[in-house]
Amino acid sequence: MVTTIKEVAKKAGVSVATVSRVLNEKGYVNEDTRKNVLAAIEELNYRPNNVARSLFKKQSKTIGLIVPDINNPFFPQLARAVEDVTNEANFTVVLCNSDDKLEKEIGYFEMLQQNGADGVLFVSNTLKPEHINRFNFPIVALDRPLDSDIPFVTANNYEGAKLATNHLLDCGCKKIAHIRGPENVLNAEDRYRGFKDAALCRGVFDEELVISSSYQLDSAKKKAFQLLAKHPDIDGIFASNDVIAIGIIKTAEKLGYSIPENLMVAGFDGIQFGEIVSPELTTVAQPIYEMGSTAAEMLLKLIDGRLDVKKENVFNTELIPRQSTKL
Amino acid sequence: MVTTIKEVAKKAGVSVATVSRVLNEKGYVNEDTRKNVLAAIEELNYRPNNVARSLFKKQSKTIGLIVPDINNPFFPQLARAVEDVTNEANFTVVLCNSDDKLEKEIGYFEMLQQNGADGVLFVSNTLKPEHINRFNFPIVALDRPLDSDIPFVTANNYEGAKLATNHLLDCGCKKIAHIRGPENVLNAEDRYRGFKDAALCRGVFDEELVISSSYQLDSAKKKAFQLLAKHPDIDGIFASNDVIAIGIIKTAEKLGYSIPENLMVAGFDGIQFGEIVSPELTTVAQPIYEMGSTAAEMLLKLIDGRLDVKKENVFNTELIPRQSTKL
DNA sequence: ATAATATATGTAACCGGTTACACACGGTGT
DNA sequence: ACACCGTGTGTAACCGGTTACATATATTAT
Repeated sequence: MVTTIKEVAKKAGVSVATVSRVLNEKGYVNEDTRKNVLAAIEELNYRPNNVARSLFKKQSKTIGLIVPDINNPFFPQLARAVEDVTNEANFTVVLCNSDDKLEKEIGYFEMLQQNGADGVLFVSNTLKPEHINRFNFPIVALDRPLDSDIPFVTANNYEGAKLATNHLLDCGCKKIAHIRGPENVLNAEDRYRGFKDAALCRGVFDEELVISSSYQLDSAKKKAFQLLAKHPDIDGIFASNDVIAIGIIKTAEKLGYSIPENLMVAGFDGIQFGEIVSPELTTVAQPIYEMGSTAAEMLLKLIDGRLDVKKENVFNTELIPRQSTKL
Repeated sequence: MVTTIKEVAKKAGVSVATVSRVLNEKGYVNEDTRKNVLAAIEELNYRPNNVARSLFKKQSKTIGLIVPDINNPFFPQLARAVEDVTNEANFTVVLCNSDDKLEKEIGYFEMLQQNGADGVLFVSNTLKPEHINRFNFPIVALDRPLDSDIPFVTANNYEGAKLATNHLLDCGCKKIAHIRGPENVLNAEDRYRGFKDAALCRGVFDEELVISSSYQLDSAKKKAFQLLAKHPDIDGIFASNDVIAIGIIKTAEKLGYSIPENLMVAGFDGIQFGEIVSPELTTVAQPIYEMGSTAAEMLLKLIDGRLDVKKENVFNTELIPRQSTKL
């Protein structure tokens, strides 16, 4: 059996209320009594039961983190940031993989509510405000803002995409293509818009050279193959994320291109693995850890009832030129 | 306010006990009453409070997953497997990053106990039986077995290392080296033993050519540089894991080696990213997802009080020859 | 000297469920 | 007719904490 507050009270010769006061350092407790209680706690190796606490306080010190798939290398970094920040405040993180499926996401929200979670951090394209406005805990959207008044943290995808596109053009690319992310994903849309505007501005936009792919390696390889087979003279590709960019590099290599000599590639995200492909990937980096920690801090503030949180946090991106492009 | 069982009872004109019986499909309930209660639940959109449930039942349907660092690409796959399996059984996973620090690990164990976790799955080198035998929930060790009677799931590291070493030798390597993992990590030790025995057996073991590195990219690059600077005529390296192997490839490339022509490299783990380096990494793959799901299933069984679990689960590894070695 | 206040502690209600137990009713066996 | 059992439902204790409130004493202010 685990020791309970009653046993501690008995051992210390006081009531449970006094033990509770000592535990929470709340209310008046005589110094001697306090020491007795502390001694009893020590001796019995007592640890308060958080479930009981949560029930009364309606505060579980738990938050949910819903991501599409922790295997996608973007998310572990985010998860790590979230865990670091929330742990510091003695919160616990429940990890949920939604596979970007609406039912799973809603299921997780319900589960989290039932488990008394104090708040939820999520990355989703499918969730709409009406799905979550019935939940009475704070919510912060990460990476992909909702079209509502739900606070969010994201990167400036539009500007980042322009950065990458202009970089490719500055490097001398004449015929540039874009493999964009899924149609229903907002950041893919924003990056596409950035690409389009930058290309238009330099007079080289060609809708024919834009195709879409999921944010997965396999899909990216397939799409890259299609694109290059149809337009072998493409000399620059902006990929909507690093995974797609890596897929392009692997495929182009197989097709006999040499990068960056006759094909340049730029990605988006700044995941660690961009550095391990050969050639190393030029990319537009998001401050992933910082975004995660900011979102976590926002959520903690909201849980704390503070309303002084900035609802919209858009982080700047940074171009990191590496070997897959060359001036 | 969230609706409680009392409000449902009131609306349905019955007692809370009856509502509870309907919820749990336990005990006698008249069919008409049941329908009324269900209607009330539906109408009020009632969801039982799991915190209250947990308090009474002393069963929270939560497990902890403690890993060194979710950023290490080995662990997301494991985490995913664990989440998939436990979710199926309506369990929730609390993610904990220990950075392989004993205090953090113990801290997490205590936290999990306080939060009423039903069991813990962990990956650790530092934890000793005496640290965890005071916890009264089932525990399963993953990847790195403890020297005790705690059930575990791991890969056959020794045999896998032999596989890799023999493969390098079969490919014609004459002077093979090993960059092993950290001294205190059991799997690093086993893989080293496998390397040593295989090399000895073929008469090419040279202790000079074994150095150790942490399982991180930066460290691996540094160690690879040292090793190759000192022994430039090494023609084969077995790395204790894929991350180290990738570090070796990147460094060797920079030093002007061409792989696999004058240096071959083999890794261990079979992480996804082995396929994206150039040349693609020859590796000894562990069935990561299967190991994670097996461990999760074991834990669920133990939580369920079943004693028919196999305490020791050693998975076979498989050599996956790719471009970084060549016959 | 007396009221007001600070200190110290215990009792019991409460959080939202679950379930042991009591009780009532109808059918069956003898 | 009576015992017994299956069915159906409610009352209240319980899980392990927190805290409002009551009570008592010591200290300070007026």
